[in-house]
Amino acid sequence: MDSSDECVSPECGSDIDLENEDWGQPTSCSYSDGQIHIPATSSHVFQQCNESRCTETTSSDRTSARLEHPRTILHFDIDCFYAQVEMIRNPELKDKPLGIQQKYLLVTCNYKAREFGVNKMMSVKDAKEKCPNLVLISGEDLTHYRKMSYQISEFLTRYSSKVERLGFDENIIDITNMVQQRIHLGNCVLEIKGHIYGKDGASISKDNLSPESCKCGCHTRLAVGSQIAEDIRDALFHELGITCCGGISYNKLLSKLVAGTHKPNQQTTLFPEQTQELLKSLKHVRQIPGVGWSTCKVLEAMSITSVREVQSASLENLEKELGKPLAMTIKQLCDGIDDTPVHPYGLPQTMSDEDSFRKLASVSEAKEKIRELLHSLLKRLLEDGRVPKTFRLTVRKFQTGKNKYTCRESRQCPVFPSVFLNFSSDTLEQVCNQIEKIAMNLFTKLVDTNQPFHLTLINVAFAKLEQKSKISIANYFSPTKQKRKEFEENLKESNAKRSRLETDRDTEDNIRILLSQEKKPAGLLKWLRTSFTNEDVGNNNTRVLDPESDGGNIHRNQKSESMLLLGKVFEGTSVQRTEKDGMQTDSDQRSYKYTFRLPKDVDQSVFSELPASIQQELIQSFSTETVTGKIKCNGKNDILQQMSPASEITSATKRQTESVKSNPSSDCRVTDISRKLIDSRTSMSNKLVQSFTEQNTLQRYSFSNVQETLKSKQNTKIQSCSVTEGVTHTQNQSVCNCIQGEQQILLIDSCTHNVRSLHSLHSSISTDESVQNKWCLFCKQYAMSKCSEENALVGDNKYLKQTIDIEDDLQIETQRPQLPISPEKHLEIPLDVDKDIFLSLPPDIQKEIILDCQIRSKSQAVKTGVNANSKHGKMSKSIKSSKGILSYFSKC
DNA sequence: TGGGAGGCT
DNA sequence: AGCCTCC
Repeated sequence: MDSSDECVSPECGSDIDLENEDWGQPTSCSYSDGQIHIPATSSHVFQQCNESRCTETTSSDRTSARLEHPRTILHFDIDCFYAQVEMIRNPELKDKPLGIQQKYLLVTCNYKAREFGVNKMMSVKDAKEKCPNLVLISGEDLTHYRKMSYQISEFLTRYSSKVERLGFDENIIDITNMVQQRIHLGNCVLEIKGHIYGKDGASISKDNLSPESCKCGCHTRLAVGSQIAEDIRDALFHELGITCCGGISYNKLLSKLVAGTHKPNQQTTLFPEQTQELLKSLKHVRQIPGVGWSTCKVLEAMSITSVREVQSASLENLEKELGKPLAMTIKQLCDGIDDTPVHPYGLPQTMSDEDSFRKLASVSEAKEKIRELLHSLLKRLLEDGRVPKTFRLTVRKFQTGKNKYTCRESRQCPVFPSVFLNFSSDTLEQVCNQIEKIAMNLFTKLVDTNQPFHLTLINVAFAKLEQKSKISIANYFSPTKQKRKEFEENLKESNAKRSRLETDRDTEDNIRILLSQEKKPAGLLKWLRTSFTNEDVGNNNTRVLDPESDGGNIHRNQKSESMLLLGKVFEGTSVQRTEKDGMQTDSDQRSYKYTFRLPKDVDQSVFSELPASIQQELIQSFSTETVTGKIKCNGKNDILQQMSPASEITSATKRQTESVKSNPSSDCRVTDISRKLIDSRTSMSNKLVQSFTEQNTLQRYSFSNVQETLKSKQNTKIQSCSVTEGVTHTQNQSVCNCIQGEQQILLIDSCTHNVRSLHSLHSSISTDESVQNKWCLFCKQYAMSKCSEENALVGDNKYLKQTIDIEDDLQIETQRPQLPISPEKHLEIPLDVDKDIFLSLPPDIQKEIILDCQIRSKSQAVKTGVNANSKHGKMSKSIKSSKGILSYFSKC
């Protein structure tokens, strides 16, 4: 739709390596007035620079050999943003003085109001005094502003992929590529659109360039930049009805500074020759973005207030007071140097909602307020489509002394993924209830509720927002048949998409291209979502579970292939790029640090393609099987990382890798490394085991179970073990890493995992709290039943087994592979298990339970003494042989 | 003086 | 978790 679209293409501007540019300080030179007309010569000027730059690696005459100002950066500042949005929503307000109010503060106002002397950040009282007819609109709800803000940013991405947001009303865009292409095409009329800083009303001409003028070609580029800026502002107004100010220069700092020199709805170009003039025109250092309140105070103490004073101050002195990094950046900024790239914006990383008030002094008030905030935040979250991994509560306590800055305190905690399973507008209330409990928990950590308190602000926030993995194992466990079907389809789809994206060198640009091809994207957020979650795969032939026929499709490039095939060397990084696409947000640090052997019937290539979270869940379900293979390492919360000090496991793995390389069929030998691991971890494990509390009985069982399992194996000796606690006792994961002979075995107990998977179902089973509670209890018992037999003790509760009849109609009617069990009528399940709940379970779950019970009753109970730390005398082992979901990843 | 958001430590 | 910064 726009001729500029072509500039988004990757080839555009590929011959300039901007990242490696050495940005020199602008030379001070004068500028001559005159007319500009450079169509024929412009490319000459440009190419001259380009050639010299390419051919000379090191030159003594750097100023002429290098592109000093290679970039063209635009800064757009929306005029009185909130007011504009309100005037668009209600055009009647257009010719009235309008103010946007947040509490008793006027955060912004339209230009009509400014005629009366009303201004931003003025108290409502003062504003009303200056303009009694001022129309006030509450701007506390940012929904509309946020929406428009993203529409604007998204609009700008048509011109370049490099769009950075600075708050709701400012955007920086790097149009270097587009400028370069226009110059290459040579068909541009070179004139400056809008103002020229310091040379207003004048025009430029190449012929008039004084000898001191910058010769890097930036004049041409900035001239083209000004035209593009004008085009953009024009289009922005016609499409969205938004007016803004534009700044055109060669770095972010300068573009921003110059954008504000002509307001409103105007644009200004800054050439390097005028940079110093602009800098010196600033009254205060504070006007340099990056110099905030506190650095300003420090500078004031050094009796530095102006930009000029920073310029003449010695770097040494600044470093003494500000520290080296800050001093350097401040110094550079004050010299007009800013080499920071334009950071393309993405989906918001956090989502928060807050409210301030004069006084909040009771728990009930707080609860009510938190609930209110939560409710609106959850609505936003629902729209966003992602799911948070952490929740944060922030409060501002009343400060007796007139404390200038807002003294906030916050507490945060992880959020159970199950909370957001089946999160929809229908379940919003339930989710709200759950988060509210978490919030109140945090609240008591922040505020001593036994003492009188006085809060002036509450903020609720979700962070670590991650894409809902549609191939989450949780969906597999979903009670509805449809959901399970979706699970399979999404898995297939995900793999198909991945294989397609793998071929794209620059996924990000690819996204932008797709975006620019969209007719009129309703919203970037929406677009990103729909394009990656609902996009029609349109290829029914893709058989992701059949590597024989489709392996080539999945792994297009060699490097990737070598990563994925069993027995080859695991280099560890090639999959990174393919996961940048946003589907894979649950793996932040992707590298393959650990090796395992997967069960023989599991296809490594399919396994490798799974998201880290799924891999982890699967690894857990492999249970007692010895596995080698690759698991995505997810950072702190990674199960494997919890196992042992990272450095050691990494070095161990490296050695193993070598071993695998030289002899792919051999087992990993870790003789010498074993020692290290043992030494470093025995003491820790003892401590951890001892630290088990009554609450963690469940984990004790599971831990013991692992031990039992191992002990039952010949020549097995448990050398070390570590257990890591999660937030709640159901979230704990026990990991046991032990040495058997010379082979390293990884055992991850599956009991707690079972609790988790099942537990996450509770909200989908019933909204009735009592049923949910029953369910939770059942989950625990189920887990129990997995690790012990006979009369199990959990805390003070004694669990017995019970026999029930299984109805015929519970037999699974599904086309998916059947679990290897023979139907039996009589099964043992824990006595207290509610039969109704059992019957309400999805068939798959039931089957697993049935299977488990069968195995248990068939297996010989091996009674042994348990861990000395356990006060429960009798334990027996139960080997989990059910693979459940595993069977879907089977080769055969 | 608001209601966000992000980065660094 | 706090601090600083930006709007």
